[in-house]
Amino acid sequence: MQQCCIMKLKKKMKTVRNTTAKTEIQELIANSPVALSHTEIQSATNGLCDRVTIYRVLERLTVEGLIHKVVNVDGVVKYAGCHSCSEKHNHNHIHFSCQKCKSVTCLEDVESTFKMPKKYIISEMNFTLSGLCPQCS
Amino acid sequence: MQQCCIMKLKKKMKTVRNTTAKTEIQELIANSPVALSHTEIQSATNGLCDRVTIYRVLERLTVEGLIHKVVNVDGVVKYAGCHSCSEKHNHNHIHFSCQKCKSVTCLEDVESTFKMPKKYIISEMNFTLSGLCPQCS
DNA sequence: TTGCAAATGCAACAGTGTTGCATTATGAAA
DNA sequence: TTTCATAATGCAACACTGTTGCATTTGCAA
Repeated sequence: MQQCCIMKLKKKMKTVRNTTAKTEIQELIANSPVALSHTEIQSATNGLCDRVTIYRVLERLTVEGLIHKVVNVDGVVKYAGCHSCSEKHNHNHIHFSCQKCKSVTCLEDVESTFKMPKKYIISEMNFTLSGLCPQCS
Repeated sequence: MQQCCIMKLKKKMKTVRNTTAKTEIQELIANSPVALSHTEIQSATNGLCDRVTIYRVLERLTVEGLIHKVVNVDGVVKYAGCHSCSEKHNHNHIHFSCQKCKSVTCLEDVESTFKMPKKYIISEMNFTLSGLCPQCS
C-alpha cells in the first residue's frame, strides 16, 4: 500500500522532453553573441514552430536555468545564453544595451559594487547600461 | 526684415501649457513614496482624463525632466518623482523593486561603482534590485 | 475678448504576452 | 519493437500595453 502511494507520487514527477523547437531555440540563443528578443527568435527560426510555442520554450529554458531573461532599458525582454554559468547559474551581471544597433550583450566580466544601508533583502539584480557599443562608437 | 524673421522664429517655439490632467498627475507622482505605473495612475485619477492623455502627459513630464521613467525587473514601466534632483536631474540611481508588495522605490542615496574595461560609451543606466523591501521583510 | 495651437477625447490599430483545448509526438515501460 | 501516459505543440481567442490620426476643446498670450 505504502509502495503503491510512492509509485503514484513518482509517476507524478514531470519528465522533461527534448523537442526540435526547444533544441533549435536553445542553440540559437547559445550561438548568438547578443541577447535575442521573442520577435528576433521568431524571425530566425522562420516558421519552425508557433509563436506561442516560442514563448513556452523560452519560459521553460529560463526556469531550467539554461538561458537568461534580460529586461532592456526600453522594457524589451531579451534572452541570452549562459556562457560563464557552467559552475553556478548567475543572473547578476551587467548588461549593455546599444542605442544604435539595439544589441544587448552580457558584460559578465564587469562586476558592480554598492552598499545597501537599509533593511532590504536582495534576491535579484538587473543592471543595464545603455549607450554605444564598441562596434557603433 | 531681420526682426520679422526673429519674431517668426519665436512664434514657432512651443509653449508649454498647464492643464488639470498634467498638474494632478504630476502631484500624484510627486506625493507617492513609490513609483507608479500607467495603470496605477489611471486608477488613482479615476476618470480624470483619457487613457491616452495619461500616456501623453507622462511622456511630456519625462521629457521636461519632472519625473523619472523606471523599467522594472519584470519589464513594467513605472514613473517616479524627482526628489533629490533639484540641482541636477539625475536618472542614474538604483531602484528597488519589492517582489511582495510590488512597490518600486528610488534608492537615491545608494551609489554604485563599477569599472568598464571595454570601449563602451555609457549614456544611460538602469540599475534595478529586486527582493523584499523593509516593510515586507 | 479673440485666435492660435497645445492638449484632449475618441476610435482604431499594432505589438506583446497569456489561456483553453484538441491534437501530436516524446520517451519510458512493457 | 510496440504501447501508452503525458509533455509539448498548434490554433483560436483573449487581455493588456502603448501608439496614431483626427476632430474638438481649452489654455494662454496678444
